[in-house]
Amino acid sequence: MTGPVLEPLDQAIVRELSADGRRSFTDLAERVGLSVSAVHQRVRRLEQRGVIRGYTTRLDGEQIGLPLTALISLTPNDPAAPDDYPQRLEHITEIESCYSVAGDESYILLVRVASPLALEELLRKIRESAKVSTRTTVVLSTPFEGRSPTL
Amino acid sequence: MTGPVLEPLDQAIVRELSADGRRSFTDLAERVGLSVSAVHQRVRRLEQRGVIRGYTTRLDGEQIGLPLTALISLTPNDPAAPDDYPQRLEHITEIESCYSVAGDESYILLVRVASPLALEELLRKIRESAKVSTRTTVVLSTPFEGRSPTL
DNA sequence: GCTGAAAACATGTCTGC
DNA sequence: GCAGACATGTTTTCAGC
Repeated sequence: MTGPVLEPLDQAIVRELSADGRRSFTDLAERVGLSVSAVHQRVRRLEQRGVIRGYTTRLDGEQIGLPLTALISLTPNDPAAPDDYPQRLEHITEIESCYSVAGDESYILLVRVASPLALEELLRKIRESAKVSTRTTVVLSTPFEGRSPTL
Repeated sequence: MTGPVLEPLDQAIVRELSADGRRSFTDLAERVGLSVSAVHQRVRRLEQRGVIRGYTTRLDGEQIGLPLTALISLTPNDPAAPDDYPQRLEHITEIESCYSVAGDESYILLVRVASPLALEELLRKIRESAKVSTRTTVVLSTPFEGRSPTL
């Protein structure tokens, strides 16, 4: 039941790839002290096991035309309704992340939009799609975001 | 003042790299309809301009030994104190993201830890480092996270 | 700012340990 | 599970437009 702890070599590989997702196998091999083919083999296995879920690029929200970030808390309109909110929200691409949480509200969403008007429109879409009421917290600035975990 | 909108070819490149941060220049070139060297040139320029802030790897929190995610809201103990909270929190590596927000609280943090005990310890560290009181919302599950923005 | 070509380098596969 | 070798593919640089 308890997942086995990631072994030290895999941990080192994952740490390096988390810091720079485009690091080459050659580079990784040097850093973790294995041959290139051994690293290759381990990375493929980490991908297959789902430890590595994919690779992505960190972007500047301002510069890509999505300068407005917000956190939106969701409360079901009908508490007796079946809890399929994530499914109902999945198609809304402005929602970057969706967390099911303990507390007064059921879900917290992180969204990125182009403007206050786009946020207003998005909130309407969320309320209609999921039959929820929303509470919105606007992000004023982002001192840091998406830092690598400490393994 | 208004940043120029990302031009269509850069937009396409950024969209592809956001979906898969390890996509090769060869692959990107085919997808956006440019030569490999033109794509290479554009990606380097996007990195230098800070549109692309870096590359990272999406990991499974459970499998890397950080199964517990939480959102922590911060309220200053002394509202008159200088607002250098991000600096005071930066060294705490369990904090993945730090948002300055509009609302009752000043900041919201996203953190990942190994256990409830580690969360308790982390909260103590945050309160001491930043002289704040905290309100913690535990994440029960993550239906989705870190999806690519719609450009 | 683009293309195309060439050299350097990385990846993926396979063999043997 | 790892190392080494080899063929193939990718990155990086450069000349020319």
